[in-house]
Amino acid sequence: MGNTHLADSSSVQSVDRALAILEILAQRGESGVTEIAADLGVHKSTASRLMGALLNRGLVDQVSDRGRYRLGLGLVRLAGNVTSSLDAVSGSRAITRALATEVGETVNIAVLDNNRVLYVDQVVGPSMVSMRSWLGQSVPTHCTATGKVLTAWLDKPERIAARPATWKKLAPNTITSVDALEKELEQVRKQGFAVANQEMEADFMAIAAPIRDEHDEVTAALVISGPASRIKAKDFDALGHIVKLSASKLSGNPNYWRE
Amino acid sequence: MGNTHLADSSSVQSVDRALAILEILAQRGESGVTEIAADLGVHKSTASRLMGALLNRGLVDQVSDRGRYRLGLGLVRLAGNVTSSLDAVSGSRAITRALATEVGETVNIAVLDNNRVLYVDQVVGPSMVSMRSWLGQSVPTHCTATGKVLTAWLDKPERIAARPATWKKLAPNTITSVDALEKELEQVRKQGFAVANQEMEADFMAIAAPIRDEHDEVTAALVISGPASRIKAKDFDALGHIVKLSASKLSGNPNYWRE
DNA sequence: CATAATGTTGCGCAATGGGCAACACTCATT
DNA sequence: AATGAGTGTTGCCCATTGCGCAACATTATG
Repeated sequence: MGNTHLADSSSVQSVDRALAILEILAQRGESGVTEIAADLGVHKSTASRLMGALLNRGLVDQVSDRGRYRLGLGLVRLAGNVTSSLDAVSGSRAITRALATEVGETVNIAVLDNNRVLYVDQVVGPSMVSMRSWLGQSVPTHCTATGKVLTAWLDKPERIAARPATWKKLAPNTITSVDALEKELEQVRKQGFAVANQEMEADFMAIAAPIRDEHDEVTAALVISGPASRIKAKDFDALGHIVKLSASKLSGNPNYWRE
Repeated sequence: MGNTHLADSSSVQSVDRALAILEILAQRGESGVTEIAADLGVHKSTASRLMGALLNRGLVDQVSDRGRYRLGLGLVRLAGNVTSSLDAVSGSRAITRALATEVGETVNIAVLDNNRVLYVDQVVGPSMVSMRSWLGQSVPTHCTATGKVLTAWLDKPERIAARPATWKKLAPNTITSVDALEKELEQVRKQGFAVANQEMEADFMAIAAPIRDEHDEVTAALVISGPASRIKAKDFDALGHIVKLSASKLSGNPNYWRE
C-alpha cells in the first residue's frame, strides 16, 4: 500500500494537514485543538477549522460538546467498506473460517505496510479466553510470524527497508539483532512458514504462511494465533503445514490485498 | 456520531471535497478521476490533486499504476485504532465472546448513525456456515433488530428522523409502512428486545437488545444473528432474554459508543 | 496511422485558507 | 465574589495556495 506520507507529489496542502490530524489522533488517542496546532505548526484557528471539516464528515468525534477530539466511527464505516469488498473479491472468508474452526484459534490475514504489518481480516477462534482484536492493528515485522513471512522472500534492499526502527525487546524471545533475524528468515524460507514464540508479547504464539499471487510473489500472510498454553512447540510443525495448506488455497490469484 | 455532512460551519472547502471523495468511493467501489470530478463539480485536475493527497496518506489506493482509485488500507489501520480503543475502554469483548459461545451465533454491537445502523464490533460464532462480516457495515433501521432497538425508545421526532429514506421490500417480511413499524417498536419497548425475522435478507434472523448508559439512554445495540435454520420462532423469547442479560452487563456506564 | 478518453502537471489568477484578534467558556486561585 | 489562565470558536482581511486552463503522456480502439 502507499506510504504513510510521500513527498508531496500532486497534493493539496490543506487536505494533507487535515489527514495528518487523523494520524496524530491515531497516536494520541485524543487531543485538543491547541496541541494539534502545535504538532502541525499552524495557528490554533487553522487547526480548529481543519478539525471542523473532519468532524462534519464523521472522521473525528468530539469527546464532549466542546473540547477534545478523537477518531470517529465514520472511519469504521469506511474501513468496513474496504474489508467487505476484499471478502467479496477474494472469497477468503470461507477459508479463514474453516481454518479457525480446524485449529480452534484466531485467524488473520495481514499485509506489509512499509516496515510494519497491518492486519486486514480476522476470524476469532472459538476459544473462550478473551483475545484482543488484531483487525486494523499495525505491528513491527521482526517479532511477528506475519512480519517474518511478509519479509522472508523480499530482495535484500527491501528486506532491509522492512526492518524495525528500533530493536526493542518486547517479550522473552524478541529477536534483537540483524544476524538473528536473517537466520530466522532463512529458516522461514526453508520451512515455508514462520513461528513467533512469545516474541511480541509474553505468552502469545503465532504461526503464519505466505499467500502468493499468480506470479508467486508474497502478497499477504495468513496467521493463526493464541496463547502459549494452547499452541505448543510439539505442534508447530503440524500447525505450520495446516496454515500453509490454507494459505495455498488463497494463493495463485491477482493481489487482492494491494501493497 | 456526527452527521455525514453538516452545513459547512467552521470547515475548509478543499478538505471537505477530499473527504467527499472517500464517500463517493465507498458507494462506487472504484472510480476514475474524471468521474469523481463530475460528481464534485470541479475540474479533473482538481480532483486529481485531491486524490493525490488521499493517496499519499494511504486513504485511497490506485487499482493500477495509473488509473482508477478505490478506498485504501490506511482506513483499516485508522479504524482498527478506533475499535481497539473501544474494546479497551468498554471491556465489551469478554461479554460478546461469552455470548457468541453461549448461543453459537455471531454477535455484534451497533450504533445509530443518522437514519442508519453502523456495526462497530463483531465476534463470529463457532458455526461452520460462512456468514458475512458486519463490522463497519451500514444498514437501514426499519428492517434490522439493531435498528429497532436503537430507535424504539427515541422521542417521536427523532424516531421519525431515523426512518428509512425508502420503504423498499428487501426480504419476505420487510416492514414497509409507518404504522407497522410503530406497532413493532411498541412491541420492542414492551419486550425489551427486538427480532428481525427475514426482514433485511431472506433466511437471515437477528435478535437484539439495548445497551444503556448511566442515565438509561440507549447508546448501542447488542445483537446475535444467524440463519433461519438455526434461529427458530420457538426460541425467540429465550434468546431475547439471554441477549438482554448480556446487554445489561454492558449497560450503566458512560456512552463509549458516542453518537 | 488518427482519434478518443483518461490521468498528470506547469502556469498564473483570484478564491479561499489561514493568521490576527476578539470572544465565549471553563476551571482554579485568591 | 473577582481575576487570571487556558482552551476552543469565529469574524475579518490579506496573501498564499487551490483550482481551472491547457498542454502533455498514456492507453485503447478503429
